[in-house]
Amino acid sequence: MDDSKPEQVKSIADLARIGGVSVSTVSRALTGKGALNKDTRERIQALADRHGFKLNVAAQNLRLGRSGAIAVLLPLGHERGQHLSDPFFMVMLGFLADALADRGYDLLLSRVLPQGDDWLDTFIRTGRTDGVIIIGQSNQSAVLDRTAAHYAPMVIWGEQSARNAHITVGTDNQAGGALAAQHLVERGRRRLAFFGNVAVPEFAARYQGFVAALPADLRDTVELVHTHITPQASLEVAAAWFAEGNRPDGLFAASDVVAMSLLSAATDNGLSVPGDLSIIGFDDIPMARLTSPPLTTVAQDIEGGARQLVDLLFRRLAGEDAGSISIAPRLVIRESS
Amino acid sequence: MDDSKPEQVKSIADLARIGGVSVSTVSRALTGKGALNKDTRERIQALADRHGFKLNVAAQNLRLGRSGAIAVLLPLGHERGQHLSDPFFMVMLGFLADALADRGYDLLLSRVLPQGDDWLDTFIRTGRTDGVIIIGQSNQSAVLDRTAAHYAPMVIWGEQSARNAHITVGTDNQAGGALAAQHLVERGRRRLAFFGNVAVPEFAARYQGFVAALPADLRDTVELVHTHITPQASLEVAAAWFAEGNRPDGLFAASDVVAMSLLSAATDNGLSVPGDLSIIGFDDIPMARLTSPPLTTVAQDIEGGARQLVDLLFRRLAGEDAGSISIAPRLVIRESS
DNA sequence: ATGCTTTAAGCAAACGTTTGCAATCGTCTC
DNA sequence: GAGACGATTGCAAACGTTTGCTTAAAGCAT
Repeated sequence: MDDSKPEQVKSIADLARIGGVSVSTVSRALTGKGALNKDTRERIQALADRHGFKLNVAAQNLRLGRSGAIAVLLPLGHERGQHLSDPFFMVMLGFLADALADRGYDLLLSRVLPQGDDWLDTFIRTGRTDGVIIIGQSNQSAVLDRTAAHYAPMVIWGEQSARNAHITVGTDNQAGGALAAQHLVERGRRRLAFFGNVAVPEFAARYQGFVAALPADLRDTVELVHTHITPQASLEVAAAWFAEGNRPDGLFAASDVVAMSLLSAATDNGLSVPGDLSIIGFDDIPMARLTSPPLTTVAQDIEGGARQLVDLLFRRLAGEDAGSISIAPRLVIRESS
Repeated sequence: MDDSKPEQVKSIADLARIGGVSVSTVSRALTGKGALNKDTRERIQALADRHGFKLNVAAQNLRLGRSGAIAVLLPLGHERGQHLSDPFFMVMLGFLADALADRGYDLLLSRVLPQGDDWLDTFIRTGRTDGVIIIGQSNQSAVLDRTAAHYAPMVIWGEQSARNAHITVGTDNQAGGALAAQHLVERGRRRLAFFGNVAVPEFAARYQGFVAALPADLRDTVELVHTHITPQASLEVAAAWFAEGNRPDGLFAASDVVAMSLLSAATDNGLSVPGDLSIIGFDDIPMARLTSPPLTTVAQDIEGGARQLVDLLFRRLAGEDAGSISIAPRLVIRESS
């Protein structure tokens, strides 16, 4: 028989010729849309299989006026030049990839170094994607607001604020900060510090929530130590800070990675955790339980967050005017406090 | 004047009409290709700017017979159902994203749960991408080989083997294992174990190189402990293993994350590192210096690897028959050994 | 003026699909 | 046996670009 089919089938037209039908028939057979005789449909499908033919998604999308992809953008406004390795991103990305794949969409990944105030509009106007998910406002809230005004299918993972026009999904960072504060206070800690970069909206909210939840007499004494959240940067900052002779008894870190740096620096300085001081992180990355002692942290529901991001995006894509979503954080007490 | 331009410009044709020229002229003006009068070119470009018009990349790519995207696939053959959070992936992904962006290509991210032996061909045939980068062979070497036979623009990050037909870029894992072995032997360690999943080609090579580089009398005593490389799984395995009473003095982990689990479990069992035992990881993820003690590890040049992957892919895309690349590992001695 | 070259811009086909409408055919009803 | 109807398939335009070819206009030398 002719089970060797040397002929290259590159398009629906080729298949139509071979099958002795029209291109419309092939299209209808392969997409399952439109009315078509069951026999012909099956015959064409079999033929396509035999030739290893798949519809060209690009052409399909062009015709359908969509792109079939959602962009996930990581704006590096702050950590510019730093390579983000934080497991948080990988976990988030993984869940987003799954959620988008479930809906038959591709995930277009892009790290962007924000340039001027036009990068987002420029990106969107190229029509590469049907929607945009942005991980973290970074220092680009103004740009996001401007775009949100005329572009609906965009959702941001980050800090929600009444001042912002853009739609967000994110942990209630203030509440998270408050959880950390309450916990440290319960543990009797009084010489407190926060490590992070408050130019980043999420971290600012964590700090603010932290301070606000402290008893009045502690509120003014809590120290704010500025650091980027990369391992290298935060380790340097922490080491230098301890070297200055600072001897806190309670530290709240903007992220688990920063908390790990603090833990490491504290140990290097002969301090015991949680004996001499408590350390609390934020995120609950999978590795948080691998430190010694395992890290107490404010957990974000990353999986739920990713699902909500995608849900919300598709609802907006469908024309619905769905709004921001806030997710409650949860304190995970391990042994670093 | 008319600096309010309410009219929506959706296509090159709209712009042509407004500018009083033909679509070809607009195309030539905006792409810079073909001969065109300098004045008209600038006039059209200015017009496009004023209307915020960008060429539709999808249509452009369709016409040019390309997709403008490269797929990065993470096959989850082994760690099925586990969520990969390993910083290694994020670092790799970041560098890949940059390298691809530099060449004007989009990065299409996809986690794939390999189904049958057709998932890769099916993916490729949809024409979504111009090339494929695969991170890790997982347990899919056969599938990769089959596809490599007829599809050139595909490169794999992973273990190189004479038995494989597919093109790889990767660390010389055997050499990496040997580095670990030599180091432990130099430290006088003799009760050794390897932690990892040798069904994964990279890890098998690390193990094999490790054993082969040991003195003859140690080669048969080294224990192989099977574990997935997720934080959770490896921590459980390590804890159980120590609980059984095992008291090694030298551990080599398939990855830094596993090494962190070992460190954690050892500490929990009252063992001191490096006093009682040495632990060596693999990867040198940014967090490796955050553990206490900081982790000795076999470093992979992830940035260089990503660059090579992309380089190689584009050379093959250009028709060149470029072959596999092996990258030398480097031992980074910190304080866990 | 004429013809030749050079430069500039337009025409129309093509990339690989989808889909509204029209055409064909067989069947059914009266 | 004719008209009507339903089911099935084909035709051709459209999605937004790029580009080979052609034409128009202008510059130049004779």
